[in-house]
Amino acid sequence: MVAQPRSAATLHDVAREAGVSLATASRVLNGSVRKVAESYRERVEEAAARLGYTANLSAQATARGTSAIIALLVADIADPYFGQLAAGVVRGADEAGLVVTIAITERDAEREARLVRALRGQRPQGLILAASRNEDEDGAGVRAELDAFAAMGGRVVALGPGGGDVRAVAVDNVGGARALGSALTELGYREALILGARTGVRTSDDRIAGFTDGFAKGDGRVALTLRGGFTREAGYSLMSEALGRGVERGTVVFGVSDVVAIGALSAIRDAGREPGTDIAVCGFDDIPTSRDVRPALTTVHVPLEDLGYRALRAAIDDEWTGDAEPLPLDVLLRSSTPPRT
Amino acid sequence: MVAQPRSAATLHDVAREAGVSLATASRVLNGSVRKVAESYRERVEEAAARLGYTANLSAQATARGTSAIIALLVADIADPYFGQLAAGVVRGADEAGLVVTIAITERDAEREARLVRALRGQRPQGLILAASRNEDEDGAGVRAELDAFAAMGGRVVALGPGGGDVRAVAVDNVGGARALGSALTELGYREALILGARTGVRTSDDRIAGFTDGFAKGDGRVALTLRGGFTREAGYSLMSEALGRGVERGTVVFGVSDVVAIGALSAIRDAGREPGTDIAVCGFDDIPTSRDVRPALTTVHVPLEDLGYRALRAAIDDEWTGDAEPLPLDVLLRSSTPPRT
DNA sequence: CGCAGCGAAGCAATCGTTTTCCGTCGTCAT
DNA sequence: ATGACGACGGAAAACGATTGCTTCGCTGCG
Repeated sequence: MVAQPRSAATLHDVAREAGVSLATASRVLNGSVRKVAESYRERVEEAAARLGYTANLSAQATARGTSAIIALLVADIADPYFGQLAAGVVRGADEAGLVVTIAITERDAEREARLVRALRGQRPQGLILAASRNEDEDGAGVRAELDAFAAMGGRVVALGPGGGDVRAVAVDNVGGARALGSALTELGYREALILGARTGVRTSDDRIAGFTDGFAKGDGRVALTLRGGFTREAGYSLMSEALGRGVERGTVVFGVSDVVAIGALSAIRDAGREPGTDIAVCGFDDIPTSRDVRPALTTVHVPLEDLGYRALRAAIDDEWTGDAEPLPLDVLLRSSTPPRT
Repeated sequence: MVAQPRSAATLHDVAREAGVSLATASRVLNGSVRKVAESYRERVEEAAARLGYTANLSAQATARGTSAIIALLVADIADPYFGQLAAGVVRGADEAGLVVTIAITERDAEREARLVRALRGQRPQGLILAASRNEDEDGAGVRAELDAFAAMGGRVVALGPGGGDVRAVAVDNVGGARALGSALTELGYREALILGARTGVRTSDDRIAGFTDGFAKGDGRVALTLRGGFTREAGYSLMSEALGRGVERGTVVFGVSDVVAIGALSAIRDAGREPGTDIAVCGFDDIPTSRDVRPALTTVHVPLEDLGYRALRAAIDDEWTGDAEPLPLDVLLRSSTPPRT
């Protein structure tokens, strides 16, 4: 238990201490099919324990030519959406004996490309992209890096649309939003205001399209669609802008994510209006906070933790037969959209 | 740009392609003090670009004997407290060109010890412990692993009390809670109920002690202290239990974290009582949600992102002269604790 | 008693980089 | 013309592991 300063015990040390060869020590300590005699095994294990040996993962990775790493790319880890997702990924990785490294894109495509490239250096087994990507051309750099990654033998999993070498784990944003839209017309709403992210952000576009469709089917009318981002601040300022232009009593505001909707809620209150009865609000994702705000937020439940877990499985399972259909989503009606009589 | 299947370009490939030696290629591509002639440098860089070369970080790590990794240990990444903290850590790591690997302890000491050991295999430059540790003996396993880690030359940073080889980044939980307690007595509260985590969890103990002290100084009385955990569920069930036993109108409930307080808020409402005017509630941390619940939660602001950033700096700065004093904290009075007249 | 057969230990090559050391070459002062 | 010296390219030895192949010792059969 004497700690030699400045450096860890190596396999070599263990082998010497146990009086066996490097090869034998390796086979005992780090999984191998080959059997080694019980007496040797014991000696090696004791030596390892005595020296506090832990295999050097980097060295293992170079020797084996493959690492035990999964890389996760999210837009912002402080956002509860990504937090829950990450929790699922980490849980799965843990089960599989893998380690997760995390990087944040700050929703910047160029930065994302840089990060993918840097992450590539780790030669991870898989790369999970949770940062909502754009469809337009500024995603080209990312696409190229992704291809390079896949060509190297890495697995790429995207939340949302896949394509090419990319495995996709998708949720039915369109369907969920459509169901939400039509549920609202059933509650009596006829006038809607949508707070979305920039055009080209797939998740946002899908939710907007679905909502618009479902709402129109029930004779509702989307009066206005404002574009900002996925943050609380965007929700707040977009809503303030709308309020400035005038928002009729009885309108329902659809925030493209709960975080956005909560920003809107706050703006409505700050403008002296009443969220719920006066101006209704609904979101998407069902983050924990959505239950706790008042009025409680009507939203569409997305099983984020589970989604993260699936993404991880998609990244490591050899035979993976994607989910045929995107995961269906359930509408949760709460008091932020009271029935309109 | 032809992608050789199944394997990435190595430095060797680049060197051959450029017609120079391995050594030269290495010097050009991966930081080195030694100069190489401009003509060579260009050839190598072109070759690298053509082959899409990215250094193999594992191999670099074995060769250099040091990795570019920071390991982060949190209790639960889906918890906004840890999410914000992680954001700060990742931001700092990014600035320093490091990669963050994350592991979650699920608040289980044995698991934590196992994780530290596993993380040790990565030979990270630093290990940041954000999972609130216990003081009692079940932390012994962790302590031993930590020592082994430090003996290896790794930097260990703990949020909260340090000790030994462990660098500490501390916030003034006691002072903040004391200020909160006394602010509440100034608002007219005289009767308090505390919802804490298990005894031995330092953060919780400190906050409870501080609050009790501050509240008592203003002639307040802590009627009851209940122990559970740091989760919303714990807050909810503890509060329900208290309500079952009877809670006087005008009592203030102190949840040892915002998440706990929000659980309590919910329990109060579900029991048909009115949070705020009837039973006041306050928390600690100032997570974003605390602004958005109604009534808005009185709390103590903890600069979590900043704290994560500091922890990272502590992990990588060579000369680090700890903060002499724990970071002072500010009380935020909001409507969940209206003045009592 | 000899030898085939087999199970297991160990030698040595290998993984992709870094880094030390050596040797060459050009420059400049004498 | 010569020699000292500074730059800089390249060969080769690490780094800490894994793994294919050789070797060795033993058992059992003829």
